[in-house]
Amino acid sequence: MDDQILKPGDRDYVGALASGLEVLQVFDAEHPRMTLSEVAARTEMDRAKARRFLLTLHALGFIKRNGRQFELTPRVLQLGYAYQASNQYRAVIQQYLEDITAELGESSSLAVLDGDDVVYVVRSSARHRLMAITLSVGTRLPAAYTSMGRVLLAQLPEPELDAFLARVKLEAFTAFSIHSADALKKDIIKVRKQGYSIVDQELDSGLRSVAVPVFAGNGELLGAINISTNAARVDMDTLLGVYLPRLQQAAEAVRRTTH
Amino acid sequence: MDDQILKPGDRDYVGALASGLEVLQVFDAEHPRMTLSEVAARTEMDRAKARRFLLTLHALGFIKRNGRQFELTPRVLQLGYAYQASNQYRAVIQQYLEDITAELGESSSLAVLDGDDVVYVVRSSARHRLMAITLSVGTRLPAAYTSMGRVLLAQLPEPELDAFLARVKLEAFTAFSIHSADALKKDIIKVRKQGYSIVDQELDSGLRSVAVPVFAGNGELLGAINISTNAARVDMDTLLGVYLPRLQQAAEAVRRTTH
DNA sequence: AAACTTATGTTCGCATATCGAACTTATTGA
DNA sequence: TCAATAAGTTCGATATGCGAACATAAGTTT
Repeated sequence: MDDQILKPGDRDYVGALASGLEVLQVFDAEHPRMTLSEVAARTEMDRAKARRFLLTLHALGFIKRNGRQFELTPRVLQLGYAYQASNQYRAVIQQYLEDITAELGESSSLAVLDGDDVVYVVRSSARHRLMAITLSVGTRLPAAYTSMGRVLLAQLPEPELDAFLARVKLEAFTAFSIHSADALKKDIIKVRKQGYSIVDQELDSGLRSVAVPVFAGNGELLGAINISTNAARVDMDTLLGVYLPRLQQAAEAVRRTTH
Repeated sequence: MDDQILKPGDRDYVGALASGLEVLQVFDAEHPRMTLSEVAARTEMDRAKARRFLLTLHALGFIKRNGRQFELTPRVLQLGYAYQASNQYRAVIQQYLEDITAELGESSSLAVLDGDDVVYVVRSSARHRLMAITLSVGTRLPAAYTSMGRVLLAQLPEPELDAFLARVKLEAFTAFSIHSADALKKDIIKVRKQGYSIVDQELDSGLRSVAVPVFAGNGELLGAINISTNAARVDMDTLLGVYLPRLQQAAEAVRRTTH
């Protein structure tokens, strides 16, 4: 039973919890505040049901109400806080990433794999860059199209990588986007060999990034770190000749500092 | 009914959601991973009940399981993400706070009021400082004992401030901790007049900080920003003569940049 | 190896928590 | 003023979730 995952309908599955969390997650950057009817529509719940969850979340302090509009409160940060607090290496890594940003003027991040996405868990944003501003801790991006994603996929045991490749839905974000599981697998094998990944304008026009894995001194994989830049500003020689060594240096510094 | 808050036992209150969120929040820095029995003990739930919530959260991807141990996944960051994403000013403020850290070598933060606490929502940590490392986005501290808290309390309408003073439980964290609601109210009135707050070693030995409110160009209160330092390193003259003007400058820059 | 302790898995009767249809009331816009 | 939209509320029904009790597994001690 250990690896068995509950499904909705299983007697031990708590549907009210699942539905309540769905209500919490319906708020996003495009819908920071909504009426009861909007929440019901977006969650496809009966209005009375959605109302009960909104009022319960309000009672618990996770949602506030302004007239007919509901919105999240900072208390929701509490739900993710323990995840961030559970790894004391985060603060150390933050310092190294900020060094990179200070030195190269580019954004640098740490991400971990979660399902088919990477999740940003540490972020040092370069200033005055539009792309930099829109990414923050908690942001998820498809692993298949990011350099950090490919680095983390490269660390998976073969069966898990194959399972990922079997289920991943590939999408043409740009003309350069990888479009077959075969091609993706070939690239990941290459990443395994060379120890880094470069992804160039596959997710968004102009977005170019390089990533390496980062380990603690005890061998534990902490995630992938990257430097992301704009193709118009940084050519491939600079990415390989300057940015990659700097990133590898930061990964090595993390490894030596942690145990 | 607008301002009426549901209570447990009310027919519209969804107890299973409340309990499920309690399970999620039982994980913290000291208990990043726990067995089923530990979760049941810490939440004071029947073991079978705790088990159903853990397995449901596992099915939803918020918790992972290693043998008998359960721990949070990065997906929990998703729950707080919408809150962070809902205010585009956060990225702008981050830049200004990082300028302060770069220039003064001190940590600087933005916090908002949530219940009787302040919650850190933006953070620029000075490097190699123990205190800096332990505070992060999502951290909550008692509003009464922090400079940002007092600045935010000073912004409350009188009835809300009085309600806060009536219910707040004061605690002697240090010998310098304020210990009466009267003294706290006097200080907050002073903060209203002078437009900033200094709190000196009331929460922790050596911890000294100055805070000011920060508004968007349209008058919306965004929170309070602070600079926190160590009393051994920065005297009161420097705090008032150098740090405060710098903070006010950052608040003014935020006001001019946002609308 | 056996006994004991601790932990977890599972079942299922049952009480009640939650669901949603339907009706009422409030708000908004033309 | 009226129609449309939105929200509040009730309550019968029943599916959900609870927890006691028993079974099984794992770890520790003797």
